[in-house]
Amino acid sequence: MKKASSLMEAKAKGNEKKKIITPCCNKVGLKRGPWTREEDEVLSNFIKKEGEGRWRTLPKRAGLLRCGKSCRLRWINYLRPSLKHGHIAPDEEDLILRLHRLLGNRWSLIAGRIPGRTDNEIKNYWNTHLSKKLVSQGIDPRTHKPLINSCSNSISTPLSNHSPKLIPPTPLNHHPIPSPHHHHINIFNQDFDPKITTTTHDYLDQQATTANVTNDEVSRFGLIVRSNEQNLLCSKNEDHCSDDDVFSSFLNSLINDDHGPSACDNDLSMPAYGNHV
DNA sequence: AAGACAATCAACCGCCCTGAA
DNA sequence: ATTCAGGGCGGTTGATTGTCT
Repeated sequence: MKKASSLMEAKAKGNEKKKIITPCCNKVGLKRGPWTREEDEVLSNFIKKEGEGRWRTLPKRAGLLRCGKSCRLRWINYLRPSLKHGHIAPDEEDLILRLHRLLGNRWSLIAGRIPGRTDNEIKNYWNTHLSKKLVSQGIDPRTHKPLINSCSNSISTPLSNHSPKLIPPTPLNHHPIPSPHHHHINIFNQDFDPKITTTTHDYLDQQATTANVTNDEVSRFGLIVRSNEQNLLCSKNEDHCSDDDVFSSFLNSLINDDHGPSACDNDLSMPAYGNHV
C-alpha cells in the first residue's frame, strides 16, 4: 500500500505545514481485511438500534475490533438496506456514462443520482468495464471525445491523471426528485451552496478546458448557476426560491443531448435507454 | 491438473471540508 | 478567529476469482 502516487505525495508535502492529520483511530489491535458475517451482523444490529454516526467511537460501542472508518465504509457500501446488489443494468450504465461525461470522476455525485448504488461501486464499474468499453470504441474515457482528436498524452488510463482540483458547485444534499414522468432513474436535483459563488465561474471556465462538456454547455450551465446564485443570495431564509427544476432540467438536457440537439429543457422524462454507447 | 496471468471489487489510505466548541 | 473531531471523498491496493495455456 505504500506506493503512494506522486500526487498524493505532492499533496501531503503541500499540507505538511497546514495541519497535522490525526489518524481516525489507533490501528493497533484492530482487525483489517474482509468482514465476516458475524461482524456484519453486529454492525447492522448496532446501527439499526443506535443509528448511524459517531463512527470513530462506534466500534467500541458496538464491540467491534474495527476502525471507525472501516465500519462506516462497510455500512455505506455494503450493509445499508437501501442498496441494490447485483449487476448494473443497461439503463444505469447509460446514466453513469452520461453523468461521467458531465461530472468527471465525481463518483459520489454520480452515485447520488443512481438510487441504490454507491460511489465505490460505480467507480469500480467504471474502471473495470466502462472505461475499457469506451477505449475499445475509440473514445477517450477521460474526455469522452474521440481518441484520435485527443492529445496523445491524454490517452491513458482514466485514473492516471487526476482531474484538476476544482471547486465544483457543491451539492448540499443528494435528494432525488420524485418525478411522475420517469421510470426508475432519478433526475438531477442540484442545490448550490452560496459560499462557492466566487469560485463558480473559475470552475465553469475550467470545465470548458477539461473537455468534460462543451463551451456551449458550460455557458448554459453558467446561466443556471448564476440564476441559482442570485436566488440564494436574495432569499437565504425563504423556503424555496431555488431553480431546482430549472437546473434539473438543464442537466437533464445535457444528458439528453446525445439524442439530438432539440432536447427540451422542460422535459423531465428520461429517454429510452438503448445500447447506443 | 497446475501454474501464470488478468479481471474484479471490497477495503484501505490520506487528504479535505464542515460545523461545533 | 482558531482548533479539532467527525465525516466524506477520490485514488489505490491487494486478495480472490476467473480464464488461459
